[in-house]
Amino acid sequence: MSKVASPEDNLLIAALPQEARQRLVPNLELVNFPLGKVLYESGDTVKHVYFPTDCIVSLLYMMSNGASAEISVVGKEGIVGVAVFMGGESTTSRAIVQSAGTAFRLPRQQLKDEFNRHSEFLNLMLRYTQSLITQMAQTAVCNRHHSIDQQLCRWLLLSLDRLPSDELIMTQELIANMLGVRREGVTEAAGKLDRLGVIQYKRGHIRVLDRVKLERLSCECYAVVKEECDRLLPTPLDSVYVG
Amino acid sequence: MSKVASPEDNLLIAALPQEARQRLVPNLELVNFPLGKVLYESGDTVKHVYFPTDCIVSLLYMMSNGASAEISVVGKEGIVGVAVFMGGESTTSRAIVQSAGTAFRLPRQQLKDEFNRHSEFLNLMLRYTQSLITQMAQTAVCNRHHSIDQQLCRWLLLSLDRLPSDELIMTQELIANMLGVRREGVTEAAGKLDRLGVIQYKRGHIRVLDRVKLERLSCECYAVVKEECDRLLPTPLDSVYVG
DNA sequence: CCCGTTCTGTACGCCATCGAACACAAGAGG
DNA sequence: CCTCTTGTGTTCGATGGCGTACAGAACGGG
Repeated sequence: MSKVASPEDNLLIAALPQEARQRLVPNLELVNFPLGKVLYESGDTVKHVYFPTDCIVSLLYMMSNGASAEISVVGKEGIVGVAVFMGGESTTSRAIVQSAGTAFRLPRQQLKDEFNRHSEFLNLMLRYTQSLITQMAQTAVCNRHHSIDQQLCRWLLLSLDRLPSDELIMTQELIANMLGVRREGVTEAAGKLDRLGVIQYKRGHIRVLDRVKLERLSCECYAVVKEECDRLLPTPLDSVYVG
Repeated sequence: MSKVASPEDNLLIAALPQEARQRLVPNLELVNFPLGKVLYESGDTVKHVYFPTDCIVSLLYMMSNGASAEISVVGKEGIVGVAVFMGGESTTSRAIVQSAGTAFRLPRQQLKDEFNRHSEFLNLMLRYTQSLITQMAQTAVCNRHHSIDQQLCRWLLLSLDRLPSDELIMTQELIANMLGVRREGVTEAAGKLDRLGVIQYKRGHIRVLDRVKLERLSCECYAVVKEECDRLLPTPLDSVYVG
């Protein structure tokens, strides 16, 4: 800790082949982060990527009501700002220093230059992957903070967007597996939606009758994922069945 | 639904530039999936990637006690099997058909051929990203199924692996933010660990005294993430401070 | 048409976590 | 040394979701 930080203290940089590392190192800038420093906010364009050497950065998801959950943590083994090479440029999480220390910083463009050889196919795949990552992060948050009722709404909407009709063929048992809750919890939540006229449940068949109401009953997590998918992917998920 | 599926029904394929699509399409095989079909198990090497057209595939995380949680869902907007081009070849989740239908399948090698131009740097970044994705998935699962006590252990271990010492500078308030729980919950969990002699808590300073015991008290989530990081990344996170 | 299987609805006690409120202790700064 | 701020410990009632148990309904095959 007392010696001066070297780029190779970051395990990713240390693992680069000589030649790539030599191209990169001259562009790295040593930076010192205090506890609580925000590297970027949710939605910010990532201007630099950071290779921590002896600090820890949390990827925190902030909900609109102020509640939060850590999605992931990055230290000397990693890099902060994967959105740059995933292609999305920004993420839905905040990066905040959880343990003060140093990192090396690299301007976004210089990282992208290193990736010039991408085929368009690869770019597309990476962008899709980022949308998937968003979905995972949101799932983690949703698991922590939202009720079964809200999660069921979110889940129905996500599934609906990915299907060509307004009917799902799905037992409550299976939905419970997906959400990681008891089947009885799903029965109760689905019963409420049925009574509200939002869905119609018939032994393994769910028909969505009022999509707008479903969206109102859902937690914010659906909208976040939807918007991020629309932003990242070339073809928006059609939301045809709007009641 | 009644017409024959075309590769372009998948939005990613539809979004490819003409030239890339033409290279790809002849290698695509139309497959039909019943409900419940398992495309791959956790840990399997992914042999094909799948582009759904009118089915939905869930990425399910299965815990050792049989409990499960859906990490993500893939439909016509996506691709199943990102591990192939992320570089990890396998993932810690199971892919299971949640809504029967068709997809196009592409052998792994043919996808990788398309990516031949990768620099080694890119490959490294992608592999790291996969480890990050694992961490997210595990966080989602952990949020759903594990107690605050277990999660605190997991969190301490993850942080420890990413720092050069056995001491964390971190208030209970901040930990609570990270875990998405109340501060009081952290106080109680930390108090237990302190009484067990596993950690020593002193107003914003946590020293880990017995790492082995900490690992025993943690849920499985720590080990999963640790192993996946070690597998995917060139330099293993050192676990020097073992009591 | 009947019977077994699968799916859904409901009820009850239990417990982890929450929300709120408050007391106290350890440092930091003047 | 005193005071203010920040961090920690504890309590108490409320509650969402869990585990368990069981009954009825819908379907499907013989």
